[in-house]
Amino acid sequence: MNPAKAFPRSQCAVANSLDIVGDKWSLLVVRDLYFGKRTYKELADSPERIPTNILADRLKRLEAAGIVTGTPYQERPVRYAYALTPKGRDLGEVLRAFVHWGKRHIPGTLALNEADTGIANAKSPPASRRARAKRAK
Amino acid sequence: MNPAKAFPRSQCAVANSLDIVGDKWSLLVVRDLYFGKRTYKELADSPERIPTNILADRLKRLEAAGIVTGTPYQERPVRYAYALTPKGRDLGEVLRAFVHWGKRHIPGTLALNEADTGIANAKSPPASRRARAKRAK
DNA sequence: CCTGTAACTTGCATTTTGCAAGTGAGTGGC
DNA sequence: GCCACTCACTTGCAAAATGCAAGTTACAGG
Repeated sequence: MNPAKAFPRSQCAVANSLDIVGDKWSLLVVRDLYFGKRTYKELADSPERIPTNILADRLKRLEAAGIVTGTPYQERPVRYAYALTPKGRDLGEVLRAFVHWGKRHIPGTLALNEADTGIANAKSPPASRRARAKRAK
Repeated sequence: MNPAKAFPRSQCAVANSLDIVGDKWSLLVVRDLYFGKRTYKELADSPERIPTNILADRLKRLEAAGIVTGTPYQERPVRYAYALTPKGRDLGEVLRAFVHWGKRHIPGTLALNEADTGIANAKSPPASRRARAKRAK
């Protein structure tokens, strides 16, 4: 498993950061959470169509790295609402740098805001409407 | 080949940026060039010990992406001095964001400066001392 | 009971890494 | 002239990561 490698490649902050989020998907998950998405499905429905096994793996890794937390919003079956930790929210600076660079140098790109990520009307997790009949207990 | 994919994953600037430099090595090459390294050997000698086949591949991709240029500093055999284009230099903002985040959240990391990258005394390419006897012509 | 959804997991083929070794064109030593 | 050595890469191949499809579990609604 990648997280918590035996020893770091170097002391460089860039190299160590890349060992955590240096792949094509991790920062996209962070981006979505940064813009307010919280459930697995919302993350899976992003326009980049991240494969579900990769999404599950990245959530695990990011959680292990202290960037994301998953708190259950219901039991039976357990469902998690994912959110960024302060450490994760600080990646916003990296996100902004990429947006700035991409918009300047890659034609046809734009900053994803709430509208583009399809999160316009996602206010809170489903909460399973009135069904909290608490069958178990 | 990966560069210039058939179609982009999305219009998102972050996603498109990651398709270009979203791996564990590309940004380290950019970092080294940013700090003044220029020959293949100097890049290969960085503390992260990038495999030589990956280095050759990344230089090709970054050049294809307009981030790096290789200009020959000698012929017979042809040797290239690599440097960042303006587009590549603009990635400095991303680099700085990673350094800032890494230093704050990953214990034991620091910003690589000239001293750490082993570039202290690399002023210009070897120039093959006085051997420019120009055997060929 | 039957269909549907959310959140994953599993299998497996393809792709990308990473390590080691090899190559071509020279330079420098004696 | 021959041997050793360096730079800048290539090549081969095993190991790991990725991506796609399909399966699974636990409900909810009709």
